[in-house]
Amino acid sequence: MTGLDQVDEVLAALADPMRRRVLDGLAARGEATATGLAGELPVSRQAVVQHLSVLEKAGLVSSRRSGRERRYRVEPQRLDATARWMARVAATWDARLDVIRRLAESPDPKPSPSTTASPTARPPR
Amino acid sequence: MTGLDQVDEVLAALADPMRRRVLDGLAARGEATATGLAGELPVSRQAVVQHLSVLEKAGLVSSRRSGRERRYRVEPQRLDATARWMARVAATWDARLDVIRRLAESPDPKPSPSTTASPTARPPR
DNA sequence: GTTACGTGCAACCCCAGGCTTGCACGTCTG
DNA sequence: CAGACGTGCAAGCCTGGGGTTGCACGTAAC
Repeated sequence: MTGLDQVDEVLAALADPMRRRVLDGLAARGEATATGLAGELPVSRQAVVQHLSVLEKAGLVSSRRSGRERRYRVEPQRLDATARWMARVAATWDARLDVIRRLAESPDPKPSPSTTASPTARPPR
Repeated sequence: MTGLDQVDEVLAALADPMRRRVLDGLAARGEATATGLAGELPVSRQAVVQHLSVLEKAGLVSSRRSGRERRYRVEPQRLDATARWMARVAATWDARLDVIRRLAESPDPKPSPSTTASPTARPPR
């Protein structure tokens, strides 16, 4: 539902520090070109272009041509969606831990053979 | 404030698909060993161990020895914190876009030389 | 004791991807 | 028109890290 491969792309995109710096610069300027951003980054213009390409495929950035230059700007939706996905997963984990703690504290007569394999609820895809 | 390098580690950890599968398995079982998880994954036990190591350094997973085996379990806090960080950034971007839209619609007498370099508010570190 | 199982360490292979350089094309300015 | 600027490919380099295999040690079961 939450586009699981979208999440994949976003996470992969955000994983790179330089890419986050590009995003920072972009968010600060509001709108900028590759060469402009490269001006205050320790890498070549082409590197920035490639990063922006990845970011755009991930939906974190959009671009449009304006004359002989290409303007980029940040795109919050995907990021927000990913944030919500992440919060949901965290909540699932939390619930899972509660179950474990309850089992541990309960005066359980069955010591359970080996693994704590419990065929209970499975987290959403 | 939100541990910027913690965010870095978490994002880097989550970027790998196999690593997310490990987390999935772990969350499903509630608690598991490396060999146990490797049983239902298409990689070797050692691969799983290395992934778990990364995840633990990122604070997404904790472990304790129990006899001759090491039990892992998911740790929601860091993930939740990262989710909140991400939501905050998304909100910042959103605000930034609002400013741009306002500037674009306003009957601006100044055509602004070249770049849309606006020395306004800077997003939090 | 011996056997079996799970772990931890180390060396190694291999490829994705981050970055560079070089060049050609399109667009604005004089 | 010529020149300057920004972009868009393409090829190439090189390191990081995901994966494997092999082995030695500690712990449990027999």
